[in-house]
Amino acid sequence: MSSPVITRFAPSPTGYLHIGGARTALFNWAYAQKHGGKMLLRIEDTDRERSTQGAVDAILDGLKWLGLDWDGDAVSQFGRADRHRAVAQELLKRGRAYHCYCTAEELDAMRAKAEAAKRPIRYDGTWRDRDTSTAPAGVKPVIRFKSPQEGETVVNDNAQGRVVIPNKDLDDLIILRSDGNPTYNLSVVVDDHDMGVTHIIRGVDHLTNAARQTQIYLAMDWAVPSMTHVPLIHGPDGAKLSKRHGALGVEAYREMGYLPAAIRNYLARLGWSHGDDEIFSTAQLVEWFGLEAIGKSPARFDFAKLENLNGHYIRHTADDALLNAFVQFLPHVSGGAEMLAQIDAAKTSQLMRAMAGLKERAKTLVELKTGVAFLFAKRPLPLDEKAVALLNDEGKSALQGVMAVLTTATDWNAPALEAAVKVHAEAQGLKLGKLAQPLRAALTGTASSPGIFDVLDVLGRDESLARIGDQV
RNA sequence: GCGCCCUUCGUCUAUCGGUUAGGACGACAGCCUUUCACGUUGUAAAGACGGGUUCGACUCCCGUAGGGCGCACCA
Repeated sequence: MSSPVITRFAPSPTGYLHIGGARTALFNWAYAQKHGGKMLLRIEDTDRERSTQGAVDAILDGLKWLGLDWDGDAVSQFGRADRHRAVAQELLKRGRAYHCYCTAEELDAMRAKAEAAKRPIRYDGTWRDRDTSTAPAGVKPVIRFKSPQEGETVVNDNAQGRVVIPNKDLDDLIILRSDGNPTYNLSVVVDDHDMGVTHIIRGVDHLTNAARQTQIYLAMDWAVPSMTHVPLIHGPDGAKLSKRHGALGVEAYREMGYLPAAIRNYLARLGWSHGDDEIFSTAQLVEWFGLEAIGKSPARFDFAKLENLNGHYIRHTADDALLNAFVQFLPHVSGGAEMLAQIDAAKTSQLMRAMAGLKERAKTLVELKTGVAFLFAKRPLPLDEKAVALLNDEGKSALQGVMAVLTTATDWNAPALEAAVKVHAEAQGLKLGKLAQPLRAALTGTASSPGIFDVLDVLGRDESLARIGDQV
């Protein structure tokens, strides 16, 4: 047997779990699943200033909602600081690191100077080989990694190919801050090594770090894990994903009424593909997933396509499962709690019967909520007499005819009602369909396109119908 | 500024030297439906540009342009 696959998802808790992070998690998860391995979760919280417990909770919650479960407990990177410090000392002992006494001001000046001279912005190695006995008093030193200055570092990346970075472009990064706390690049290497991570799958924004980290692995004589850097997800305009676009936390997607399965499917197709397959289950994703099929160019986030996929998943979800998802969704949307409070056994029964007709017309759970609203409308609601007066004779006739059907209807089953109305319209020679729009427009003053349910909603404002509604 | 990476329909993508460059979303048009939606049929829509290599390039190489990422005592 080959060695077990261990991947990890390592978000920093400085904000919500954004869509790019969600995809990274999905890929790590899928790869581990496919190989019968494990996906570990590590919270990169070494930046104590910016890390918050709220963000940690949001990330864990988001992953759970997406159905991307991890193995074991989430590891706090900060909690492993002692081990990181020990490795820093080991690097010092090996002559692969050194103390640097430059102050923040000096570094700023160094940077400004380099920028002004249009020279690469890098640490100039002031303390690299300097005798520490000349160290200024009262300055707490940082520990910098002694990066090779000659040659090049090769990152054999599963997605990016063989990436070669000149070592002269890798400056001596700080691995231990002056306050004694480790920095990201050191912590990542130590943790990935200690946790037995075999495959690192993360965003390309870490590609240069991969070169730096490779040098640290080498300095410690540790095996370098398999690396895969996936292209980033951009906003609709091709620019970096920002809050203006879809750089929202996954909870925002939940509030917008998207199904986890749809998001998984959509995200999988961003930067990865399996021939012409567009719609596939998560099981199929796991079966097909491979690092070699990950692309190199960035993808733009397209809400229209996500919505289309979501509509597909809503339509293809069994009524009871969909109703369940809807109920789960309710607490996360405004007005949902009130609706949820009204759902009892009787209402559940109504919802179940309406679900088949409703789900055909909803692309999101938010739209499903709109469609279902007529079942929750308080009755009786007054009919707008003024609006009715605006209807022409044909309109009034149609309204009357439909009312006749509805008042004798014994079932609120949506398709059945629709069929009944059709039968009636046919018998009366009424053009209900053609009238629906002006009917609705006249009654509500809105120009939104009507559906049979919109009409029923409108008609539901009539007292006689309200009585029927109450009996159901 | 320096380094690395990217570039096929509006968008996501297939193609791994030889195809009428395929699919999906979106758009448009038709059909179905006495509304909407679903479904369905069809149409328009792409190899950034310039050089090579080759019998033959979207595909390989070089250059140009455009774009992305990185260059913190952030991760």
